[in-house]
Amino acid sequence: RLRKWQTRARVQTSYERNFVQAAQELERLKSAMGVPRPCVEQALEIYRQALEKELVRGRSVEAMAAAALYMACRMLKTPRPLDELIRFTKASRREVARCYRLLLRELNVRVPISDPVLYISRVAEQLKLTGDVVKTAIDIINKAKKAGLTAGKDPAGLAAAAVYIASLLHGDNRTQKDFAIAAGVTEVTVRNRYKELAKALDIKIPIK
Amino acid sequence: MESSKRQGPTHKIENIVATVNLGVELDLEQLAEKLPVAEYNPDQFPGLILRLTKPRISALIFRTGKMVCTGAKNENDLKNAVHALVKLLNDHGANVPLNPEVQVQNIVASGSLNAEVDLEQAALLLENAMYEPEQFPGLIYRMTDPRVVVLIFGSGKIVCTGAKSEKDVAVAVQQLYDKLREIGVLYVEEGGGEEAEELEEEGEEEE
DNA sequence: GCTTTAAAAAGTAACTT
DNA sequence: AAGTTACTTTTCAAAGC
Repeated sequence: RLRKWQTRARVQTSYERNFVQAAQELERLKSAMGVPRPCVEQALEIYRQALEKELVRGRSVEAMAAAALYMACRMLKTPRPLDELIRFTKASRREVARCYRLLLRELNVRVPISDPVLYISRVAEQLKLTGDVVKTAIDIINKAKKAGLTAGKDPAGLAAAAVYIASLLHGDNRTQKDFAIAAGVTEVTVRNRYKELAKALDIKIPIK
Repeated sequence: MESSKRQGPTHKIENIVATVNLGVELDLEQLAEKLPVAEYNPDQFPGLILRLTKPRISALIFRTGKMVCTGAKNENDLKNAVHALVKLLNDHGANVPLNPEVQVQNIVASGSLNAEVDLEQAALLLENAMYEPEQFPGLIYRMTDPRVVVLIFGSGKIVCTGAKSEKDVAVAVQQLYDKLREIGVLYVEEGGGEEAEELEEEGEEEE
């Protein structure tokens, strides 16, 4: 009877124990980062698939859990920048990025391409901007896409610049630094994208 | 009314990585002492590093007599560099054959499709493509025919890596160009005069 | 898996002036 | 704000940890 229990325990440890560790880690990340529950649930599902396909072998639970959460947030249209996630994990951005690519390739999942529009609401929320500003910012991003100005650019930087321009157009007075911090990019990036968008889309900024 | 002066793709070899088997064991400690320009920190890396200046080519020389040469932009410079390295080694106590076996292991080339690329659309339509602008501005495309990896940028500039011969590069670049044209993600500047909507007043911004 | 070499692309970042 | 330098991605071999 004892041997039977040990065998069952051993079978469970290879899968269950790792899964429980991942669940605890994801729970910790959720509390620390304020990630919506659905994202954690989706991340758990991704992690479960990764375990079934033995993708966790030789990799840290933390790195794989972070990669699963990053992927889950993107799949549920509430993306969090990888560099933000990295601040809450012990795993290096190199390994989390590697795990993410592994999940991308090995699981037949479709992760939507990063969309600057999805970062607009996050920035607007943090800075408590109005719906009108958000609407204008989305408008700017859509025009930028049609004009081919978004290829290769960090979606967070594009969103920050679009919201910055929208704010100026609506009379709000927030500094570029405020938008940069809210989007997790530098002021230089906001300024570069802002100049580029304003010039290419011929947007005239009113003097306050 | 359409002038077909599409240039098509162009490319240039930027770096060739090759291995050389000198077939003789080498005393790296002794070589390092006689060659002050050499870098040798066995605790950090087992190879001795030598940098040639004429064409800027670097060599990693190992105890086993095997060597890795990087930095050459064409096979001729590579051959000359190998000869120069052999002479240099022989002038400092080693005794290696004059014409060692050289194998090209990797060729990196940069180039241009001479057309802008809709990376987002390309990522959706290409099979082995990965496009993550949050992490890297280029689309990573893994080609299986010539087994190479191509980094494709919105500007149409590309980087082809992993090729074993200059011909592989040429074939890969042309194939990539044909495929991208086929799926309709290449755009020439003029295209259709797109508009840039007006949004507000005019003025200057200053802080 | 890491270490070291080289090289390009375009974007972002971190310092200095 | 401009300049520099430097890091992100990809590829590859070598010998050893």
